[in-house]
Amino acid sequence: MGKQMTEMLKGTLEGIVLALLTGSPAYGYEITTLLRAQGFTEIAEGTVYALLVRIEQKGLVDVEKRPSEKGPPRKVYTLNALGEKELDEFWNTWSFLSERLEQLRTGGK
Amino acid sequence: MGKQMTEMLKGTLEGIVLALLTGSPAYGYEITTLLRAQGFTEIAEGTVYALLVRIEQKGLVDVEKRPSEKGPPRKVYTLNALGEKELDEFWNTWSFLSERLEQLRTGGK
DNA sequence: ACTAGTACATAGTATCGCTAAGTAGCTGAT
DNA sequence: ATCAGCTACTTAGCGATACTATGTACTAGT
Repeated sequence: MGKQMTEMLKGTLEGIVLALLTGSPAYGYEITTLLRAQGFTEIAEGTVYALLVRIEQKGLVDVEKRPSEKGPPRKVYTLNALGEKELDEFWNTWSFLSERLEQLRTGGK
Repeated sequence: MGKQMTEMLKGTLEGIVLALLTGSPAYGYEITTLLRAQGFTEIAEGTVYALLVRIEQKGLVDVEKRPSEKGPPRKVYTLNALGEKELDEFWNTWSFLSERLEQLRTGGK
């Protein structure tokens, strides 16, 4: 992963994962796969699991353990009300930053 | 500053400052003022100065000390060739991330 | 003298993503 | 029966970055 991307993901990766979780619960390995499929090819597994631990501890998701046919049991994460609120705030923060940057890019000092 | 914004600025603030520097050199205090005028109202002075030290050490800017009528001498930063290259890469990284997030926001899993 | 505005510097802290290594369950090939 | 390979999760230690807090120093106005 480029160093720039690594730094830029700080703060946004959590939002990305929360966004992935809206509508459909998912488990860690699945989320990692999803991220890679969306172009974040170099996301480290450990990064995702650590993030999931964090958002669980912050109470943004509900967790349920379910058996897998193909390996160890999965931890399925579901976005809860607090998580949705956090995601809303994330989009607000993102929008603000995004607009400022777009303005900068198009020469609007 | 919201905690989300703080994290999200990691990686982007450097790009923002480099972008501010394109076309017109500026000094630290001025850059802080500019940032605040653009909505980053809670950017800490120390953050900007530390960042400037960093981009100088990375060789992305040229520095010139100029006397000020109103206080201590200013350190004026000018974007150089390496800095422009870094800025280009920043925009690439940003574009990628921005597109992915826009896709996520509009429901495109 | 004192305050306020201008201008820069830096030590210490918290957060977050990455690296690296490990544990564990299941399947298919040798 | 064993071993490789995929599935699935965990965690200690590291590096980079923004923030907090504080300090220094120059000038102008009261």
